[in-house]
Amino acid sequence: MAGDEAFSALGAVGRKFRPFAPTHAEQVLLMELAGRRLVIKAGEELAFSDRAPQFAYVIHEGWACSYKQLADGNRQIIDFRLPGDFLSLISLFLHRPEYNIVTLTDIVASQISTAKLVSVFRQSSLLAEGVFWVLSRDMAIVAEHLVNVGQRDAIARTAHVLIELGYRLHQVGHGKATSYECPLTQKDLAEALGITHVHLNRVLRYLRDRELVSFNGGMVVLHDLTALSRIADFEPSYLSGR
Amino acid sequence: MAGDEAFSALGAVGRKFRPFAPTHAEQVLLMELAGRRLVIKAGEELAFSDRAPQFAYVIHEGWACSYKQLADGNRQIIDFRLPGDFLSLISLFLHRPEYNIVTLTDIVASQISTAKLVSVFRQSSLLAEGVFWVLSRDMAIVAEHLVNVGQRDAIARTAHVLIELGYRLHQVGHGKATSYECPLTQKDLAEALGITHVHLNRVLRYLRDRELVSFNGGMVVLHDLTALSRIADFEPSYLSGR
DNA sequence: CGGGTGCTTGAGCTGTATCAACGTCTGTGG
DNA sequence: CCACAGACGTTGATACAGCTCAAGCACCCG
Repeated sequence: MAGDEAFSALGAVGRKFRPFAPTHAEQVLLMELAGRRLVIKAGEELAFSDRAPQFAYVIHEGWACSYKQLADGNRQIIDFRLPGDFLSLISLFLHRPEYNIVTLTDIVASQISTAKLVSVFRQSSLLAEGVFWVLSRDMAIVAEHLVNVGQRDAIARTAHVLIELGYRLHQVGHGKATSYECPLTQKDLAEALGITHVHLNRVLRYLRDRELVSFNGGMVVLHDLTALSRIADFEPSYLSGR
Repeated sequence: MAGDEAFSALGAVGRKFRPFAPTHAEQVLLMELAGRRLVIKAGEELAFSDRAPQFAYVIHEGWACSYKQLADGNRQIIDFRLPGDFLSLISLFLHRPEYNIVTLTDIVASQISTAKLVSVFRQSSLLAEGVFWVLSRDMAIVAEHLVNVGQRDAIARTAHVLIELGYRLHQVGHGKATSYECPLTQKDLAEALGITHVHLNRVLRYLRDRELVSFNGGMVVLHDLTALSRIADFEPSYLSGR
């Protein structure tokens, strides 16, 4: 039922977990965890602050984001979640919906119950380590976003996330590091960067005028990755695979 | 050797892990993990970007912080690490020193090797869950810092961290939620908030003038927690125990 | 007593926010 | 097929939060 062939059908998830599922047994477990797919429409709230979390998810296709809503109506996007990424993992362990999650496109995902996850842990400490690794990497990403927002100006910040997204997508086999489809609106991106969408618009014009980046019609192109990486002080070690 | 009595000697760590170590067996394991204490002097770098991480630590006494150094000389403090908190956990799983850690005071801590940690996991899935929980909570804290820096102005930001620190210290039995010893310099705090120490100084004066906070001689006093919580839009659910 | 570290304050500048308006595209119903 | 609404992007004018640079102060420790 589930062999190497089926495993490789896991796509982005398989790519991410390969180091933690070297044997057939582990691949079967992983298939059980993430084999069953469902489609979720764009704009769905998968976790919301007042509901206890039942499930985590793994994304096979599409984009989502985690965010926190503030009392004054503003929101901060914590991270964009891409194919291969988990959703809601930490809420599962905290037994509390720590932040909201909304899909940005239609997505294909697998729903993961706590029970199933725990049972997988018991059966394979290697896969448990894999989940630890995923959580740690997500943490490193959020920490880098904090550095970005805390220390860099709007231009560097913008460049940094755009490079990061290309890098991460490329890692899971989507697009090239220097050009990728991107469903984000300027408002979304601004909310991740902690700047207003008006100002982001000017920043994007600046980057476009200097032929560094184009962000247009759902497509991001990084025309000069070297120059951009310098501007953004981008250092990819926090993203590298296990 | 290690019983309830010894367990309760674990102090901050014991308090945090109580839900994950209900039986004698688990308490013994936890003692093995965190029983052996060592003292580390203030200002020591425990993890540095160019060294592979060998150990994680749990703090019994004292403060540390995790931070990232930028090329331009600035640094962003990711989180202050207090008694009961782990250091370097994610670096252990990433097999890479993801960010730097430095002690802010002399600390008492236990060193934890990967091997020991893995062996504990195998012996108690409840304790493994506990470590998952710790990691998730740390993640929630960093995410909240991102929200803080991304969306709130300097005054709200400052109030928010000062409340958070009081809350966290109180949770592990240090000081009261509204007053605690705090070894941070204004520069440290500013680096966590993503503002300059000059500006932080003015913010602190503002808060002092309105008799909301005093930050002085290593002592923080929150004179009006209600007003502060309103200013900071502080909502403690991200810190609540398991 | 001298030098270092941290705190405080002032003056002027700049990056980003705010407010407001207009343009463009897409989908929808008459 | 046109009219319209709504979402998204663009641009300008103005305001202000926070930064930079610079100097002086207070304290502690050797």
